[in-house]
Amino acid sequence: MKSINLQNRPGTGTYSKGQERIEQILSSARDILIDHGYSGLSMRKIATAAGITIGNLHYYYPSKKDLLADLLDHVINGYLMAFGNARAAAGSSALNQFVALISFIIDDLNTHETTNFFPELWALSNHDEQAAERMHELYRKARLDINDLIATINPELSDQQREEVGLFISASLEGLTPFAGNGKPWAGNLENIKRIAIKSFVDMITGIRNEDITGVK
Amino acid sequence: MKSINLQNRPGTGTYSKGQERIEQILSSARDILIDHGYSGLSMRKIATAAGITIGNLHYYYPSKKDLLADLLDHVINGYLMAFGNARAAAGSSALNQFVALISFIIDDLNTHETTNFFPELWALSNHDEQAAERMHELYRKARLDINDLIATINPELSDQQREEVGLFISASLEGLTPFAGNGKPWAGNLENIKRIAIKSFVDMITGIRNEDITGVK
DNA sequence: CAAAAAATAGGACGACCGATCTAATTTGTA
DNA sequence: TACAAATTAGATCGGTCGTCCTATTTTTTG
Repeated sequence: MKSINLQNRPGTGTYSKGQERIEQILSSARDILIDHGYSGLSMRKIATAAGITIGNLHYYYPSKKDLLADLLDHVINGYLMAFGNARAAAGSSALNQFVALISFIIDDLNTHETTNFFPELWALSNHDEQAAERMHELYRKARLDINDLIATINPELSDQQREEVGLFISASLEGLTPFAGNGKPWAGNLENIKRIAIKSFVDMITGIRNEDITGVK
Repeated sequence: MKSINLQNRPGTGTYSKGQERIEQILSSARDILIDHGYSGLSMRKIATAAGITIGNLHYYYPSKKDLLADLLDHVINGYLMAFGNARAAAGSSALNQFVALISFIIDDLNTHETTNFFPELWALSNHDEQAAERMHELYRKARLDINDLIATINPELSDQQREEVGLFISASLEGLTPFAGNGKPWAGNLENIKRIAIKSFVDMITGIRNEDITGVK
C-alpha cells in the first residue's frame, strides 16, 4: 500500500528498512485500534506489536498525534481505493453500478475491521479535530460516487436534493454498522436488509418530487 | 431521575447525602464521557468534577467497571423515558405517532449529548461486553415502539419483515449522528433530511411486498 | 444523647503513559 | 572500503492511572 505520507523529519523512512518499519507500525496500530479501541492504543503497545522499542517508534513518529494522523490516512485510503474498485468492476448502467456499490458497502460490514474501525473513527471525530477533518474528507469523497450515480439515475434532482439524498443513503448504510456488522445481533439478516435498503434507496431516488423536500406544494 | 441501581456493598447510598453524591458522580461522569470520550474518562477526573476525592468515589464505586455500568444505565434509561414520552404525546393515528417518533429522534440529534454519547457507546460495545449488552437492550426496547407502529400501519408484514424494516429504520436514523448531529457538517440540513427520511420510511412500510425481501417471485 | 452506620479525606502502591536523550549499530553510497 | 545518514536499543523523566487502606467526620436512628 502506497498510502503513507509522513510529515516527519526529513530523512526518516528513506531506507527500505524504514519503509518496512512504517508499514509494520501502522499495521500494528490499526490492529490494536480495532481490537482494543483508542483507549487501549498506546505507543508502547504499538511498539511491542511491531517488534521494535519505544525509542525507535518515537524516531518515526515523534508524537502520538503524528502517528494517529498517519494511521487514519492509512486506513481511510484503503477504503477509498476499495470503493473505487467496487464501482469500476460493476457493469455499465448507472443503476447496476449503484446497486453494486451499495452491495459492496453492506457486504463490507461483515468484516471485523470495518465493524470496529468506523465507530472508533466517529467517536474520535467528536474530540479530535484532525480525526474529524479526515473522517469528513473520507465520506465526502465516498459520496462523490454515490451522488454521481444518483444524478444519472434521476437527472431532475437539484444539486441540493441530490446531495441530501446521497447523504441520507450514506448515513443509513453507516448506521447499520453497530447492529448488523460483524458479530452483531443482526449480522445474519444482512442479505434481507440489503434488499430492503436497495429497494428503499432506488424508490427514493426515482420517486422523489420537489414537494417532498421543500414542503411546499 | 430514579434510574440508579447500584450493585454495590449493602448500605452505600442509603442516606440522602449518598443519593445526592451518586447523582453528582453519574452526572459528572456523563459530562466527561461526552466531552472527552472514554479515553479521557478517569476516576480522578470524575471525582474532581463531582467535587469529591478519589477515596470517596471508590467508596461508591469500588471499580471503574462498576461505575461505567451504572453510568450507561443512567444515560440509557433517560433516553428510553424520553422515547416513551415522545410517542405518548403524539396524537391518535399510528401514522401520526410514527411521524412524531421519527421527528423526535431526528430533532434529538441536535443535542450535543446525543451526538457525542452514542458514538462512544457504539465504540465501547465493540470492546466491552457489558456495554454491548446494555446498548442492544436499549435499541431492542426502542424498536418495540417502532415495530408496533409499523405493524399497525401495515398489518400484512410478517414478523421477520416487520423486525427487519424496524431495524433498518432505526439504524438509518442512528447513522445520521456523525454527519448531521450537533455541530456536524449537515446539521443545517436536518429539516430537509427529516422529510426525506419520513417519506422513505413510510413508503417502505406501506409499499413493501413479500418478493422485495425474499427475492422470490 | 449515645451508638451504629454511612460518608469522607488523604496518602500510598505498583503499573503504565507519552516523551526525551544518548550511545551504539546498521544501511546506503561515493 | 570509508563516510555519512538512517536506524535502533535502552534508560530515564515527570505524570496519570486504577486500586487499596486507614483514620476521621458526618449522618441517622434507637
